[in-house]
Amino acid sequence: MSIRQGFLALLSEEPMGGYQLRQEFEARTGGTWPLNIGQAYTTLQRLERDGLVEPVPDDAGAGAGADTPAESRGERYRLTAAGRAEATSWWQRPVERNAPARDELAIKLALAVTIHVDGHGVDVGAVVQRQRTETLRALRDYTRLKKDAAADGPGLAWTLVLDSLIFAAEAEVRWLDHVEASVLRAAHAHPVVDPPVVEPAKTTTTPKTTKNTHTKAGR
Amino acid sequence: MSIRQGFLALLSEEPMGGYQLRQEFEARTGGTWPLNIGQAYTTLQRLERDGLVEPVPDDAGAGAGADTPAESRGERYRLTAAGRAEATSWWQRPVERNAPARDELAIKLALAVTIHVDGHGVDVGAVVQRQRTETLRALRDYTRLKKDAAADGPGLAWTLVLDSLIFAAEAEVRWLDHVEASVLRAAHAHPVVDPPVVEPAKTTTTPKTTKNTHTKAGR
DNA sequence: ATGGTCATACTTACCGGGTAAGCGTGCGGC
DNA sequence: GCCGCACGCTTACCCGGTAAGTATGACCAT
Repeated sequence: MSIRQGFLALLSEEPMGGYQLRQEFEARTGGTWPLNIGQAYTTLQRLERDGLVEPVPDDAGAGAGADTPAESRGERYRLTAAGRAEATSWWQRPVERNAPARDELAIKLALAVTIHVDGHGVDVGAVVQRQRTETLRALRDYTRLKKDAAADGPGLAWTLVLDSLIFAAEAEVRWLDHVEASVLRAAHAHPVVDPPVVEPAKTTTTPKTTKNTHTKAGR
Repeated sequence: MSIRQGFLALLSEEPMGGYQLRQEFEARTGGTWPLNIGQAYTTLQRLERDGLVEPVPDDAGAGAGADTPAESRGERYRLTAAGRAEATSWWQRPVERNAPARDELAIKLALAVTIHVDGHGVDVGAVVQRQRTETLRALRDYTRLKKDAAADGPGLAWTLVLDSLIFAAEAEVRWLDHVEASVLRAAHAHPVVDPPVVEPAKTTTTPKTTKNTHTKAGR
């Protein structure tokens, strides 16, 4: 849905073809979400099918004034009245949060605290620790990109996108800490002879020993 | 991908049919993400096509012991060796954040700060304000559900899912505040005769006056 | 002048997530 | 006995998204 709305927003500025729309979309979002060219044209075709855009007649290009990009030589599209109305209404209504998108990590942790295989539970602490490592890695990447973006000055838009990713990654780390604390608290409240699955270790290293010690100390 | 992995995780506990998988999935995630029955069966069929699950022979049910749910009367599936390996590896690898999922709100704000229609920019402040209102509303909903969940005690899993939604909503509100501050800062640094689009107001109320005053004060 | 490379422009067949509507059976309650 | 609901499943479709392929034009090196 967001590519579709983004195309309508970009076309409210000026008529464009599929290739240009893809370029503008990626330029203004800092390439965070690469847009496959096949999807750009499919989305454009669906917008045309739904009556939100129409091809610009060829002779209209000549009369459109000097600001028409002359270097664009493919088929160009412009908004219809319905398309313009839809583009305007996008700014005016919030992105709804009634049905949050499925989140693989939330599903994973929700299942991890309930799944038992052969009488053993999943080692939730290990799952949380590995995820925290990955999320902190991503956070460092975003922070570094943010510094580079500020230095290069490619624009406010991309730094805002990076900020969104940073805020989300920080929230995820906090949530993982919270999950870990909640699971420990629940284990204290309901001590069960329920040792975590002994996961097949790649190497017989200290982590395994540490894990066992940690589990015992938690009792 | 997450439904698929979730089914593998559930089947690592015991064989189940499509209807049961759907029920267990929803029960353990608190119904946050309703699972369409058509998707449950399609996902199950794809798992079978990919050799990760196989039907349980009928006679195997009789010999499976007393813990086999006798009340399930449809086709049941169990993990193959490949399926069990895949289920195990899900716990062991983090959910990667290299290619973050497209986020309509981040796209929207990135476009809002760059789009100009007929020489006017988008009223980013208004977009942020409306979105903040919706996100705070969702946050209140999640917080209320959290209180109810704690009272009923349906389980740790659902409270963890609610916590995830709460942490994410709080991060989104902070990001929106940050966007608003960044846009104001940028406007001060590069004052441009670029008034926001006068959006068609539904009512001639104080907000409009406030907005005009605010914009003037910002110059 | 020619050839190679890259940007521009577009198509196509497909995959996976997801849905609504429909159908059949069995069981419990009235 | 009948109705409604739970259980069980199918089907046709929509939408987001992709990789691979094709064609043309411009530019640069030879």
